[in-house]
Amino acid sequence: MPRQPLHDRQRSLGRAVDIFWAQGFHATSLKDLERALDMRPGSIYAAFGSKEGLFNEALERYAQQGLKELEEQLDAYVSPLEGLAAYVRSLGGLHDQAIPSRACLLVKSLLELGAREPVARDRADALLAGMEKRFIAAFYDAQAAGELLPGSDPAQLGRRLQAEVMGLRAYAQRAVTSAAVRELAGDMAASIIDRRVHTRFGGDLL
Amino acid sequence: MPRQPLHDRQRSLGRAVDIFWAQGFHATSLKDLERALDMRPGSIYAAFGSKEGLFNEALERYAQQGLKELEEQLDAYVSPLEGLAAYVRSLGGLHDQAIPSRACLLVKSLLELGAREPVARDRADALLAGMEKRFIAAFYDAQAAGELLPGSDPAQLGRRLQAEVMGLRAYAQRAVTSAAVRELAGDMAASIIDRRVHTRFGGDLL
DNA sequence: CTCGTTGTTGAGTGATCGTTCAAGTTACAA
DNA sequence: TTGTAACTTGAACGATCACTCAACAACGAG
Repeated sequence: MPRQPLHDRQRSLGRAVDIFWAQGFHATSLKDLERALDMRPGSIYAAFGSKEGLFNEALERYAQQGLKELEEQLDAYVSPLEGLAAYVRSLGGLHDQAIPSRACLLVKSLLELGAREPVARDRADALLAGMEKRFIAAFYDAQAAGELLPGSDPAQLGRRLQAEVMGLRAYAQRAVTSAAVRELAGDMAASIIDRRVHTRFGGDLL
Repeated sequence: MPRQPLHDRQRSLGRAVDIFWAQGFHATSLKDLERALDMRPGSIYAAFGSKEGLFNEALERYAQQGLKELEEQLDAYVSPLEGLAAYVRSLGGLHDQAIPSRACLLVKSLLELGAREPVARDRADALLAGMEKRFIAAFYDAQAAGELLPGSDPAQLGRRLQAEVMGLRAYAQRAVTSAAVRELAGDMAASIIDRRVHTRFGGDLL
């Protein structure tokens, strides 16, 4: 091993996520990336192959973190429905958070990329599918725990939830008040809780 | 008047909408536009000022048509809630329609554009606000007609509906089956009807 | 130390970007 | 017929695009 890289790969990827998330794929130039990663073009290409290669890895990292946040919310509640509702409510604070963009990078990419970047586009699609799958699994968990209203279809609910989250985060990108976003998230969270059976013991136990 | 333009402005704008809608602002080059509009650069700049100027007018035209489609659905029903539900259901057919993109151009633009194109970005935002306003007005109409459940807030419902439509159309951009999109739209439409009071006369009268 | 491997550099590549403009064309007014 | 205003043309502009590569630097092995 003759030499170690000066730049930490994960650190670079984190910065790449930030700038791609803020500006999108096409509006982010290699000069932007050189600045953000503090790397010269040769190093970037040696490390990631191409702009799209770097973007692909950034997408992956972003999705992994997003899934982790969902998992943490679900872990904080015994009730899957409560966990999902808490996750949606946490998105209501998007407007106040200091993040590159309030919209989801996966959705931004899904809408921005086309036939010229098929790999990244398909990957964004697949990562969104992974999110939906996790939503559906949580609804199945709720069903198994007997807290889901009879006649509810976990796949249907998961799909709906993903569409709502996509909509919520796109809405949060608008020039609206943070209160509006918080209330919207609250509405969506309430819809999840509405799918809950009314037991005589309540059910909000932790 | 010494000469009339060879190209019809509305026809050109329609083609501009199609290509911007399909590819987004940044991924659409002036060469693409020259081809799509069958115009040389000089003519495009004489007619629209700049690429962004053309995009702004295309946005305007797109939003006007979108509002018209909503208006037509609302006009087709005496019940505003039925009209809104029919509009959402009609979006369920997005996946099968031959359109440049299943996602809304306004949302695509809202997510893609940044500080470098403030005019177009703000305009997309304002046009989305106009859509939300129309949703809210329809819910107020429903309330005035006495068909809205007591305790319902038209502004809240309109905001939620806009977020759901944004989400539905973004979801439709994914590589999912047309049946999934149709069912999702059906779910959302059903949620609107769920806000309806249960009168002893039904209420689906036309 | 020397050697070999790997990471870094930054000037430079051709291509394409949005845009301009002088010249040419067209159609109506006088 | 002539004049003129409106419209079109397409070559060319400087800027920027993603990307390359020969030269160099830094480290560990022998």
